Amino acid sequence: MAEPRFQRRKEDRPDEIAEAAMYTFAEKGYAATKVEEVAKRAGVSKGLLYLYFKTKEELFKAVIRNFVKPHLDSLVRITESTDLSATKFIRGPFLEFAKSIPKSPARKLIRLMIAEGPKHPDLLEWYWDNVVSRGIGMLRAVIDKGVADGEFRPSALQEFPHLLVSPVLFSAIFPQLFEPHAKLDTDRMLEAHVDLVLNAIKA
Amino acid sequence: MAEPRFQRRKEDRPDEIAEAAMYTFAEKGYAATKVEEVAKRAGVSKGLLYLYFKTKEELFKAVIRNFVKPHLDSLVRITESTDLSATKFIRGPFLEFAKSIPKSPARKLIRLMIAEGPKHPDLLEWYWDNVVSRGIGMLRAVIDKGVADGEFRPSALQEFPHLLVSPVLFSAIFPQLFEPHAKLDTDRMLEAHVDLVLNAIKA
Amino acid sequence: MAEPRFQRRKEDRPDEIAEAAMYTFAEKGYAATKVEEVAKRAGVSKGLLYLYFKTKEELFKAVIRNFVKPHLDSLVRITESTDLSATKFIRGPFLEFAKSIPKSPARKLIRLMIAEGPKHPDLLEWYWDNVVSRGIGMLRAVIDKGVADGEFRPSALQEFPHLLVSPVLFSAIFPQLFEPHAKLDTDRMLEAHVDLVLNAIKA
Amino acid sequence: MAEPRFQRRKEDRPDEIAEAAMYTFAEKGYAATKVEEVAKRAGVSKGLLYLYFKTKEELFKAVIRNFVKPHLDSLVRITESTDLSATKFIRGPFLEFAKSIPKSPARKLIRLMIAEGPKHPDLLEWYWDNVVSRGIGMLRAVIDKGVADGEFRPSALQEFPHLLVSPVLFSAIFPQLFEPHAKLDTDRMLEAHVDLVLNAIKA
DNA sequence: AATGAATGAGTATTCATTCAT
DNA sequence: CATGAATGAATACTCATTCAT
Repeated sequence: MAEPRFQRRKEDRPDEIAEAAMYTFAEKGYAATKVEEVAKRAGVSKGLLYLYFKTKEELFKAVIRNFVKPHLDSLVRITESTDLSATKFIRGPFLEFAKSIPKSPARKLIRLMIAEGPKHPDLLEWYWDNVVSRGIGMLRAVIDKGVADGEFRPSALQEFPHLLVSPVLFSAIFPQLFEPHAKLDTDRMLEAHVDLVLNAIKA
Repeated sequence: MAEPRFQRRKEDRPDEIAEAAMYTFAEKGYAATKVEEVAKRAGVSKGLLYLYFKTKEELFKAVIRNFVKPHLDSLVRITESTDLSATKFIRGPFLEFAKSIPKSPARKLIRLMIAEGPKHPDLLEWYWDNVVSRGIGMLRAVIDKGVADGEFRPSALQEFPHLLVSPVLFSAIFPQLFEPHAKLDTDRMLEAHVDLVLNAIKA
Repeated sequence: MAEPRFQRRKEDRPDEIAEAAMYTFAEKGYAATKVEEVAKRAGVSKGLLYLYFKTKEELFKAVIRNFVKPHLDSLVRITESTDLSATKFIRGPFLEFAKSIPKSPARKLIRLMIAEGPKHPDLLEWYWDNVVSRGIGMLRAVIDKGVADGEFRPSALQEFPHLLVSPVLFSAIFPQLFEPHAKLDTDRMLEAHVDLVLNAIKA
Repeated sequence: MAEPRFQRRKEDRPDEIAEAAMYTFAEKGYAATKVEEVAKRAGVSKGLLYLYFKTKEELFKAVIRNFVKPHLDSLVRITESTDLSATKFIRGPFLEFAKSIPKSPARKLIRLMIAEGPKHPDLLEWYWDNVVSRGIGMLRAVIDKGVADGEFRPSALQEFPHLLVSPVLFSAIFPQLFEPHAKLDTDRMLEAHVDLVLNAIKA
C-alpha cells in the first residue's frame, strides 16, 4: 500500500521515451531497433509508447528533433558571442564546438541521419531549415565579417563555408567505422584543419 | 514464340545480379531491399540468386567489393602517375578523381557504407585494408614528397591527409540528403578546397 | 455481433496450443507439420504461438514433455501400489498400463519419438532420465522383489526388464503401420505375453 | 584420350543410386535427405537420378524394397532349413538372424519405416505382403510344428508369434535412441528372450 | 545418356501495431 | 492512463523438380 515516492508526471514521459529511443536507435540503427526494446528501456509499456508516438517513424523523427535542439541552441549561443573577431571566433567557440561533436552522442545521430535521412524527406526538410542552412548561414556571416574587417582575404570559402564543416563531419563518422583499425585524434585533426584554413585565407 | 524459361549464361550471372543489387541497395538501403526484387531486376529467379550468393549479407558485401574495385584501380593508376610534382598531382589527377566521386554511383555506396558498415565488421576491415588505408597512405606519400621537394612547407597535413579527403566525402553525401533544398556545385567546391589547401601549405 | 478479435486467456493458451500441436505432430509428423496449421487448430494466431514457443522445435519438445507426464505419473502411482505381490502387480496394474498404451494418444508420440528423437538429443536425454530409465528401474525392482520373495526363480529377466516392455512398444507401433492389413488384438497379445513371461519365471 | 578401364554399364546405375540413397536416408531421415546429396554420393548428376527415379518418394520406396530383399531371402533360407526341430531352429538360425538385425544397416531402415511408413501407404502394403506377413506366417508354422511334434505345449504364442519378434524390433530401435545413455547388450538380451520363451512353452 | 543452371512454391520466424482489459 | 496479449503482413531462405544444352 506504499504510495510511490516519486509520482511520475505525465509530462515527462514523452521525453523519457525519446531518450531511450535515441540510445537504442544510436546503438542499433533504425531497422534493427525494436519498439518493444525502447519501451522496456524507458520503463514503460509498448501501449503507452504508442499513446505518445503514433508510429515508429514518428518516434524516430521526435528523437532527431529532440536531440538536435541542444546543439542548435549551442550554435545560436555561439552566434551571439560574435563580438569576437572572426579569427578568434573560429579558433575559439567554433573549434570547441567542432571538437565536441565527435565525442558527443550526436555523432551517432549524424550517422543515423545519413543512413535513414533519404527515407524521411520531411525530417530532412526540418533538419535543413532548422539546423544545416542556419549553420551554414552563420558561418558564411562570420567569414564575410572577417573579410569586411580586413582579417581575411576574399576567397571561395565565402561561397563554400561547407569546407569549414566537412572535417567535423568526417571526424564524427570516421571513428564510428574504422576505430578498430585506426585511431584518429580528432582534436588535433580539427586544430590542424582550423590552422590550415586560417593560414590559407588570412589577409 | 514465348521466350525460354531457362537460359544458360553461367559466367555473366553473378555480375548481373550484383549490379542489380547495387542499384537496389543504393536506392532503398539494406533492410528495405528485398532479395526477390533484386532477382527480378536482374531478370533471374530468387533461387538462382541464392545459388551464387549464400545470403543477403553476402550479396551486400559482394556489391561493395565489386563496385569499389574500379575506384581502387583508379587510385592505383593515379599513384603510378606520380612523376608529376605534388602540386600538379593534386590539381590534376586527384582533383579529377575527387570530382568524379559525387557523380558516380559510388556516392551511393559511400552512404551505404556509413549506414550499414558497423553491422558488417569484416566488410569494414576489408574496406579499410583495401581502400581507405591505402588511399590515405598514398596521399600522405604525395604530401611528404611535396615537402621533400620544397614545394610545400611542413604542416599537420602530413599527419592528417584525411583533411584532403573530407570535402570529397562531404560532397558525396550532402547532395544525397539536401539536394531538394540546396544545390551544391561540388566541382567548384572541390576546386576551392584544393586551392585553399595548396595555398595554405605552399612553401 | 462479430466475435472479438482479441481475447484474453493467458493462462490456458500454452496448453491449448500444445494440445493442438500434439494432434498435428501425431498426424503429420514433425517436418510435415506447419506451424500455421497448429495455430489455426488452436484458434490462435501464428504470432501468439511464437510468443509462448520460441521455435517449432521448442513446441515439439513441449508437446512430448507435456503429454508424457501423465503417463509418468501413472507409472509412479503404479510403483506406489507395490504392496501387491510381484505376480499380482504384473498381472494387475502393469498389464492394465500396458494395455492402455496402444489405445492412448501416447502411441502416436511413441512413433514420433522414434522418428524424430535422434534429431533432438536433449529431448532424448530428458526422456531417458524421466521416463525410460525410471520405468526400467521400477520393473527391475519388481522382478527382484519377486525373486527375493520366492515367487520367481532367478533369471536373465532381472538383467533385461526390457523384455517385459518390448511387446508394449510393439503393440503401440504395429497397428499404426499395418492396421489396414492386419488387425492385432493388442489386449489379448499383452495378456498372452504376461502369461508367457510369468510361466517362464515362476519358481 | 585414355579410354576408361571400367565402362560403367547403365544397368548398374539405379542400384548405385539406390545404395547411396539408402545410406543418406538412414543417416538423415527422409525429410532431411537432399536429392542433390544422394546424387553427389552416387557420383551422378541430379538430372540422371531423376531419369531413373521420377520423384524423391519413388527413390525412397526403391531403397526400402532393394535393401529389404536380402533380409527377405535370408528369411526364406531360414525357412527352408526347417529340417531342424522347432527348438533347435529357434535357438539356431532364428536367434542368429535376430542378433544380426541390430547390427546391420537394416536397423536404420526399420526406424525409417516406422517414421515414414504412414506417409507411404503403398509401401507399407508391399512391406506387409512381402516381409511382415510372410515372416509372421513362417514363425507361426514353426511354433505349430513344435506343438505338433510334442516339443511345445499349446499356447497363445501360436496366435501371437509377434511376441517372438518384438524384442528383435526393440533391440533394433533402442540403441539408436538411447545409446549415449545406456548400452544394451542386444546379443545377450535376445538369448535371454529365447531362453525365456522356450522355457515358457516347453512341453 | 548426362549435366547442372534455373525455377518458384513453400515455410519458419519477426515485429509494428491494435485493443480488450 | 496503462498494460501486454494478440494479430498478421512481410520476407529470407530451401530444395524438389525441370529442361536447355
